[in-house]
Parts: sequence; C-alpha cells; structure tokens
Amino acid sequence: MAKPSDNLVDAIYSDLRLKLQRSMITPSDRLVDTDIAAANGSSRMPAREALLRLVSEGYLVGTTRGFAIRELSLEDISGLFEVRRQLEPRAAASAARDMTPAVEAELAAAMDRVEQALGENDIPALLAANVDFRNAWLKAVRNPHMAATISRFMDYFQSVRLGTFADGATAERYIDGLSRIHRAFLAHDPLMVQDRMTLFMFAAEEAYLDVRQRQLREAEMSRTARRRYTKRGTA
Amino acid sequence: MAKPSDNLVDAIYSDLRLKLQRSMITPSDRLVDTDIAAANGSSRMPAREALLRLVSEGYLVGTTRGFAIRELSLEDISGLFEVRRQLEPRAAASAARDMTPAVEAELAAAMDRVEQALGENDIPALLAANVDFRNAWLKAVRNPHMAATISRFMDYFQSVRLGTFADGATAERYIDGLSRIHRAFLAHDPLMVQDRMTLFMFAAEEAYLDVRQRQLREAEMSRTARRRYTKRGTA
DNA sequence: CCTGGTTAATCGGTATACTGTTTATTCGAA
DNA sequence: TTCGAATAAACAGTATACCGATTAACCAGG
Repeated sequence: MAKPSDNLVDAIYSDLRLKLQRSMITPSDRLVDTDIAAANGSSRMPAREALLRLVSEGYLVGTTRGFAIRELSLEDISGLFEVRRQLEPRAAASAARDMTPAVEAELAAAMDRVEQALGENDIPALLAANVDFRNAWLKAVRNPHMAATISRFMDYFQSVRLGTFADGATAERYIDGLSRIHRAFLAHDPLMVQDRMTLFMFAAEEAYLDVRQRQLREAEMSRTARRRYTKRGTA
Repeated sequence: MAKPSDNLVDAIYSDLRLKLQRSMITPSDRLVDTDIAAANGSSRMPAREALLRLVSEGYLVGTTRGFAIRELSLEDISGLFEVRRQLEPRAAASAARDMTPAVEAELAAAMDRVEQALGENDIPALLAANVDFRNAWLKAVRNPHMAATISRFMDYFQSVRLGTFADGATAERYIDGLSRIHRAFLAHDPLMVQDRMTLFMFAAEEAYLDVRQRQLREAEMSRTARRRYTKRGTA
C-alpha cells in the first residue's frame, strides 16, 4: 500500500492516503496544495498531482477553497455497500482457503490489538488495528485486482468509521462481528468465512447509515444554530 | 462518461479514454505529453495530468519513453474476470428490473447496430456498438458506484476485444451471447438476464484468454525473428 | 445595526523553463 | 565488419510564475 519510492507525487499520495485511513483528516479540514507542498519540501505540482489523484479516485472533492474529504450521502453508503456485498464475502472465502500460516498469525495479532484497543477505549489504535486486520486477510487474496478494488471501497468509509467506534455499544457489536469472522478464519472454513462476512456486511451497512444519519442531523442543527448566532451577536 | 466541461485535463482525459475504448490506440503507440498537448493546443501540464490519471487507473503504464497502453497478462484477464463475474450479472439483473422504455429502446438500437456491423464485417463499428450496448444497460443501474466500477473493469479489455472481433467465428459467438442477453432484457426477466450474463462472462473470459495467448505467442515469435534479422544484415 | 457593493486574499488552473535519466545514434578503434 | 564508448535526443519529473475565478473581509450608506 505504501510506496514512498523515488517520486514525490507517490510519496505525497501515500502520505495523504495513510492520513485518510487513520482519520487524521476531518471533513472540516481544507487541503491546499501549497501547504502540502511546503510540508513536504516540494513545489506545488507534486502536491497538486497527488491531490488530483485522490479526487479522481473519489476520496476528495475539489472546492473553490482547497480540497476536502468527500462526505458520503446515505445513498453513497448504500451503493458502496452493494458493491462490497458482492465482492468481500467471496474474496474473504478465497483468502480463508489460500491463507498461509504467516497471514494467519498476522490476522491473530491484529485481532488481539483490536480487542486491546477496545478494552482501553483507544479509538485511534482501534482504527489502526482494524485497518491491519483487513489488510492481513487481503494479503491472502491472490487476485490483486480484487484486493485493490476491495481496499479502495473500504477506504471510502474511514470518516464514518470514526463515528462508529466513538459509540461504545456500536463499536462492541462491530468488533464482535469481526471476531466471529476471525474465528471462521481460524477454523479454515471458507464457507463459514463467507457467511459471516455477509452478515457482517449487512450489520456494518446499518451501523454506518445510523452514524451518518446522526452526523447529518447534527451538522444541520449546528448550521442553523450558527446562523442564529451570527444574526444576534457579532464580535 | 464524456465530460469535456471547462477544464483542459478533463477534456484531454475524456478524449484519450474514448480513443482507448474505440481501440484507436495500439500497444505499440507511445503517448507523449508534449504531442498530446500540441494536439489539444495546450501546454504539457494538462496532458501530463490526464496521462497520469490514466496510469493511476491502470489503463496506461509509464515507460522511460512515453506512456503506453497496459498489456494484460493472462493472470490479469482471469483476475479481472473474477471481479466482473461478481458484479455484472447482479447489476444487469437490477438494470433489467429498473429499466425504462427509453433505455430499452437504446438497447435495441445498439443491438441493431451490433448486428449490422457484424454483417458488414465493420470492426470499428462493431466495437463502438458494443460499447453503446453496455453503456445502455449500465444507464439503468441505479447505483453509480456499481456502474462506474463495472465500466472501469470493462474498459481494461478494449485492446483484447479488438482481437476477439477480428476472428469471425469468435465474434459471432460473442455477439450471439450478447443477443441472448438482449432478449432476456426484452422479456423483462431479471433472473434470466442474470443467468445469461453469467454464462456470457465465462465465455468471454475464455475467448479473451485465447486471443491474448495467441497475441503473446505472436509477439514472442516476431521478437526472436527481429533479433535474428538485426544480427545478420544491417541497413 | 443592517445591507449592499467594492476591494483584497485565496486558491485552482495553465504555461513555461529547467534538470536528470534513459535510450538511441554516431563515430572511431580493434 | 563489429564492438564499445562518447554524444545527442527524448522524455518524465519538478520548479516557478502568471492568470482568472471565487469567496471572504471591509467599508460606506441607509
């Protein structure tokens, strides 16, 4: 996933991509090419090309005032999950079939970290461990086109995932589903993995829709509140 | 699909994408940013950004001497078809369910053009009509993420498709499969569409693998032949 | 205070110029 | 004639500079 390699565009792209995965960029942030260029000690063009690539891949949107992370509508979430439902259960099943001991160990380690982070209520660690878990089983997917497509569709949800984990009860249900999938992997049972992943997909969709709906309501409220505020008192 | 809009990068990107779809770019062509810039009356940067976008989407590869269309390995073909098998039958079924009369008419018109082109042995027209047919049913796919993903995976095959259509017998079988799908659409039977699309996927994969295998063999032969030639006589 | 219009800042898009690396070519020596 | 080294050309990557559009800040008049 990370390829700093020798070229500035790729380096900046990977860096931004990682920050997106780790939810280190919030929807209110504005990414400006000159800032990113300065932060990386390069000129505007590499930063700009990295940003444009993220836009064309659907992670960012260009506004008239800097680039911002793309906010998912409820329809987006449903649509993205429709694709994920078609791909991930089957891919996970093939991963269960073709998994090496190394991958199995990585999966277990990631699951441990997930549960530890859950216990300590450490949201950033939870996000990171969650990404590790999925990357671990994706490694066992032999088809690189399949793996890349799935990885991409998962990454659209990082911003929403943050909200999911913030709520304790939802997080626990989410992690429980993950754990069930993990146990199916341990049993080396592709069909069980497939079924549990299917269930997980539906549960995750529902959770994300709930979270997003709440986010949208809150955004709406704070917007009207701010309007009222600016109308009354000015600094 | 085509959005010339107001910005040069998008305009050049759409133009190149269209040329790729129509197989107007061969694997031996070298796309150089300065040439493309000159052809569009712009500077290098927009052309370059369009090219880089096509690279990041997997349609082109950057070589040390210009950009070239990405050649698919046999593993690529199998892998890409594994994804297509998961997505297209189900998406086509939903298209059959949600299809409007307008889409139905468009589908019929495209099918007519396909058969006419087949009769006249007009390969470029066949390619174009084939693209029209798939775009027509994709219009009825309500989920834009699904449609975009499918569209993208289909476009990887344009270079190989040319080879498929060049062989009369293969082309006829391909078109027959398309026609059967079309009749299922006409019957408004989502399940029939799904099943026939599934069959079509397997047949198409086999055809593409055959064509590509032949291409690779021929390339190998001509390469050794050229080597021998340059060794003997120099101009 | 509120409103409307004018100015200033911000930022994306495009152009041009420069650099380093890779490949092709040419020319000379074996 | 062949091989290899020097040289030239091609091309991607990067930097800098300019322009135009959009938006925010500011100010004057109600």
